[in-house]
Amino acid sequence: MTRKRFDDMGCSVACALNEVGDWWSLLVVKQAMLGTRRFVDFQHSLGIAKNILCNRLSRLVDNGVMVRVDVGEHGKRYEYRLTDKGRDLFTVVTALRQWSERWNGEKDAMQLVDGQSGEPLAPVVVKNQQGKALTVRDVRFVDKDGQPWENVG
Amino acid sequence: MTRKRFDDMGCSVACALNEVGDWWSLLVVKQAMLGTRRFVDFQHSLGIAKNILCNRLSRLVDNGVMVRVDVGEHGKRYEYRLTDKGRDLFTVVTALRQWSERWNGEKDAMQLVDGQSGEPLAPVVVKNQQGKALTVRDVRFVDKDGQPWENVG
DNA sequence: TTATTTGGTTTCTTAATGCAACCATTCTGA
DNA sequence: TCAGAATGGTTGCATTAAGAAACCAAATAA
Repeated sequence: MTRKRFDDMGCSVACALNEVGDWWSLLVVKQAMLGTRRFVDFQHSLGIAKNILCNRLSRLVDNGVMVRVDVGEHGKRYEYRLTDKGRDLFTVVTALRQWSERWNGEKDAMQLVDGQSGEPLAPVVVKNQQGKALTVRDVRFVDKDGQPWENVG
Repeated sequence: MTRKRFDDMGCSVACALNEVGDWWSLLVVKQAMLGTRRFVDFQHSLGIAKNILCNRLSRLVDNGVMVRVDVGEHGKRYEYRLTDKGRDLFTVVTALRQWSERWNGEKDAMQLVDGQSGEPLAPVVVKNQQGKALTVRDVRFVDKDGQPWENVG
């Protein structure tokens, strides 16, 4: 009785969640974005159990989100680095961070700022091709033929 | 030996994942964005077990992401609707959807288009105050005093 | 040579997931 | 009116995942 698979639901969101939809994966990615690369550093900064971290890193590597690099120097043998695919999760992680700060308050001592100006980032928003901001009420869900999506049960 | 709590890690991302970081929650929210409101419709469209759905809906309601509304008409007794906080997850869900489509291909028969023009949406991007697009390499992580964030172990 | 660091694996206990059965209330059809 | 179905659950059980701690091999450092 294995966990439900999300990659065959015909849904992009489900497919994404199949790769990074568990409690730890996105946190590992976020930590990697902070510069963490080594196993022990992930372990200590996240407070994650070693076997779970092992499992998550393997799965992130399998899914092409991270790569394991052999660096044969003074006891530090491997590094886990984000791939382009992993770095591309920056949008997701940032949107999640901003959402949390908007609705739960800024519980984070850390801030994310523009590397050059040092100013806070702009809120991440969904826009149409013309650059107009859209909420979920401003969009339609359609099938390949442009017909309204039937939300079948 | 309870599950690790993510809301006291002093990290906004962790705090967000504590609310919607499990396998099902974001899918329920996504489905609600498609217009699903009733228990059975969530159940059938997602293929989720009833007890798990029950648990997730309760938790989403507890966290203020959804509300349970009593609609006393012909056997449909309750509706689960997104709150403003829930609708605000649109950015996150859309970023996740686009990420999946970029890297795993468009496995979704459903498309998300501008309600007025019918055109696909623009890619969600992180920008600075001036509107310049930023990658994770273009940002800094700093503490309250603007000092570089020390990635302590 | 003896620790120590690194990156794991193993074992064990607890929690979460999935499935099926059951259940009370409300509506529908005959 | 009365049987049946739908709705929104709850309960019980089997399987899987998570968390903590112990253990371990290879390489490094003291």
